[in-house]
Parts: sequence; C-alpha cells; structure tokens
Amino acid sequence: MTNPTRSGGPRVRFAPSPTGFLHVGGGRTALFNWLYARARKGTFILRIEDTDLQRSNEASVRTILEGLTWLGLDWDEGPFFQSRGVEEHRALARRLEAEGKAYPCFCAIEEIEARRRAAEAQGGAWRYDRTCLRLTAAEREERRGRGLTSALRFRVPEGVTAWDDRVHGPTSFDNGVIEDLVLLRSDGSPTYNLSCVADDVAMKVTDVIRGDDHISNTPKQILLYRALGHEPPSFAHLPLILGSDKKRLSKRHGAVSVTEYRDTGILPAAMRNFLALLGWSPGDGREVMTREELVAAFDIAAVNRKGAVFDEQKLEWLNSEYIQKLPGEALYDVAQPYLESAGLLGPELAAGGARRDWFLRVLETLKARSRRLTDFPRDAKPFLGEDYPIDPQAAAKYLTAEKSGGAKQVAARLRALAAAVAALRPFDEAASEAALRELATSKKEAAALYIHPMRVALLGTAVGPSAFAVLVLIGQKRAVERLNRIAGRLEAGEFTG
RNA sequence: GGCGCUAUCGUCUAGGGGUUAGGACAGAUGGUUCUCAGCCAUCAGACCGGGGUUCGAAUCCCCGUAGCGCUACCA
Repeated sequence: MTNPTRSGGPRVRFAPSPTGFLHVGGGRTALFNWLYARARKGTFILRIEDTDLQRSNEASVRTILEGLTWLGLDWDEGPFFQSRGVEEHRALARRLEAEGKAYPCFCAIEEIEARRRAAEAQGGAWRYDRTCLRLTAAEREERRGRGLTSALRFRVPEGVTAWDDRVHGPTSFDNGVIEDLVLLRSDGSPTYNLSCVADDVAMKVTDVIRGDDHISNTPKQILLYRALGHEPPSFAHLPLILGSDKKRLSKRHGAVSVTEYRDTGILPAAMRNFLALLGWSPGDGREVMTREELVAAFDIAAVNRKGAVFDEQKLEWLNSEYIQKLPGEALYDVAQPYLESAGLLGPELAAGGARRDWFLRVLETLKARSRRLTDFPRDAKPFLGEDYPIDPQAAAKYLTAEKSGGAKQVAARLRALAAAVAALRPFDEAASEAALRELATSKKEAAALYIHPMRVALLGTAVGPSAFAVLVLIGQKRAVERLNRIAGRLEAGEFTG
C-alpha cells in the first residue's frame, strides 16, 4: 500500500489496540492524524498494537478497520501488526542491556505489587527501588542458577526530559519521577513503550499525534529514542473527549463506539465534521465543512488544550444539515440500509422499480424533519402499508377531544372529507386543499378541524409533513380508504378511554 | 499521595493588553403556517478566585482553587 509519491512529507500513524470497538476518541485521534497527513502530503500509517495477546482479538481489528473506513479515513500503509515485530523489539532491548542502559530485574512480581499496594494504602507513591540495578554480575549469575526469571528494566538516566508539544507547548518531566520501566517481561515479551518506540523508529514516524492520556508516556519514550540513538519525533497530545460530567467519555455515558453512531443513523460526513470540531476550529466561524475543507483548514497548532464534551445534540444538528443536502437518489442510498432492516423495502422501490419515483418523493418530503437516518423507517412506514400505529396522544388530541366535538363528530367529518377526496379531479395538493377548505366553509367550521384529523388518520401522528402533501403521496384511493376506516373505528368507539 | 495537564455563555468555540467579549448547538419569546421541523426577528447566557506587571488585564506573570489524566511485567 506504500505510495511513493507521498515520500518526503510527514509520516504519522494511528495505533489502536484491538481490545474492543473503535471508540469515538480513537476516531478523532485517527481523524487528526489523517487530516495532518493529507494537509501536508504526508503518509498516514495504520498500526494495530496487539502486543497484549490476552486482550487482543481479530473481531476488534475488523471493527476498527470498519470504523475507519466508514469515517472515510484511508490509510497509506498498513495495517501493520505490532506483534509481528516482537523479535526486533527484543533485539533492541538486548542491545540496550549490552550497552548498560537496561538491566535484568529478578524481583518477584508479587512482591513488587505488594509493596506498591502497601505504599498506596499509606497514600504515597512507590517506584521501583532499583534493587536489581545494584546486583553484581556474580549475583545475577547466582539468581539465574537458581532458575529465577528476570524482566529487563530500562535504566532511567538523571536529568529532565522536555519536549515542545505541538498542542501544549513546552512540557517537561523530572526524570526522578520516572520509574525504571520494564522493557521485557519475565516471559521475554516486549512492553508497550518499547514496542511503540521501536515501531515508530522502524516506520520512520515523524509526528506522533495521540491522546492526552499518553503525555506521561512521552518522557519515557523520548528517553528510549535517545538510548537507541534516535532523534525523537515531534509530539502533539490531543485533549480528551469528555462525557457530560466532564469525565473521560466512556460507556456509561452512552454510545461511544463509532459503529454505534453509524447504526443509529449518523452520516459519516457528519461524524467526521463533528469530531473535527471537538478540540479544533478553523477560527473563522465555519462549522459545516466538507472533508476537503477540513483538510485545507486543519492546523495542528490550532488544536485546543482543553478536553471537549461530546454533545450529541450538536452532532444531530450537523447530521441534519448533511441530510438536508442529500438529493433524492443519494438520500435513498443512505437511508436504504435502515429501511431495509425495518423490512420496508421491496423491488418496486429500488432503482428501476415501478414506484421508485414516488418513493423518492416520500423521502424528500420526510427529510426536512429528519435528524438521524433512523427517522426514515419510522416516518416512511405509513406510506408503505396499512400497518402503521395510531399514536394515542395524537388520537386523543385530534380524534376524540371534546373541543372538536368528540369522536362521532370527527368521524362524520372524516367521512365527508373522504367523499370529497374521492370526487377530486384532478387529485393534487392545491385541489385537495381547496376542496377541504370549501367543505369546512360549507359547514361553517374551521379548516383545522378537518386537517388535523386527516393527518392523524393518514399517518397515525399529530406531527409530520403538510397534510395535503401526505394525502397526495398516500394516493387518492388509499387515502379515501384510510379516512373511512378511521371514521369507522371512531364510530365503533375505539380510541376512547 | 506524587507527577502532569487544563480553566471564556449549559455545551462546542472565536478573541489574546484598550472589543457593547463574537459565532454555533441547546434554551426562551414573537412572526410565517394545518401540526411538527424549518425559516425570519428578538431575548437570555461566560472570561474560576486572589495577588502582581501596566495608564489599562479575560488576555502577561505568580499563588491558590477546581477538574481531568497518568501513576502496571495494560496499551
């Protein structure tokens, strides 16, 4: 997948661990990396960090790739699997050991954990006390002779580690607060910080763009780069995405996976746009932006330092903006899966089908009120068959309410209306509105007394598109049947109590 | 506890020594209308606190405070 024409630009990567779905925070990190790469004619690399074999699984890899693809974030290289590089990572660690920059640690995990817990219980922090750093060669041999296994720890040097974060500016850590981190576990497997640095070096990553939660890993990694003889890349740490309680967005806040938003009717363009605006803005007030506009305007230095609350209402607003822009055919295409799974689609509605044009008009009529694509199956149902629910509240308000004269009166109006509709020639919006108003006038009644019950009879709801538009879309014959049917049910005493 | 990061309307943000502190979402009111949505008009709504520097601080500095993140032989 390597694209040689892109060589020369910055190289960035998105490196998720495949332990679940693609989180919206991950999606946003991927998006910013992608935007950065595209804006600078760089290379966007996808790397799966699956070194924790226990928690990693194939299904997660699939759902992550699926999520990225859905968001429209195409990668130039990869996906690479970190686990494939284990031997190289191990070799690097051994090299550090040979150079005296890392040392074997024979301390029992249980003992270390116990001491850590004890320190925490007293409210303090505990860092590995370098017991094994002080071991002589003879002592190491003695322990190996006893069959003790050892982890390999990085010997953190003295000093201060600083970098100029692209988002946060100058940032630094006193090395004294950094523990001698484990590079190789007792079983010889490499840990995250080692693998990450090793891979970033191997993949010639020039810019690391990741979440704020990695800030404290950064000094460790910079130290590793230097120990390995490499210049560290530039770092940019993105603010976290928060829930409404300002805590890091998690499952208890509701939907957090990218595919979940897809499944609940969000358009990828809207999601991408929304995510881009979380922690960044073009600075000129624009909000609804195409992918190309985002690429052109994106500037990593303009990214905010503050965590941003994920506001679903704003996402829905953006989604609605995108839905409104979709012309008939495109609207059908995006709504299709949702209509399909609701069992509403038949061959006559598909491209080339007999009722295709009619159905496109239905969708066009519904779209003004749609905020999510899942609104379409719900709202299209009354147009596609007689099996549509009558909302009890709508019935109470417009079919049986005393102020409309009660069920019997409403039934009489519906029957009169049905007769008028049946007689209509031609049958269109203007003619039906004229007929209805004429009917109301002849009875000295308000037109609204006919219009609202008509909508409820035709759609089952009190809200929706223009009642006359609905009437025409339902069709003359079917509309007459519905008006009479609901009148009959009213006469039979339904909808009351 | 330690270390780090952060702080402008409820939310996303613009601004960055002198502004009526701007916009968007959400909210409220009125108008359009057969309802809802939309659209139009309007309203309400913020610089965490305290010290400095300065003629002047939301903006620069310091100190608090609060929130969040990290604190693994997870990634």
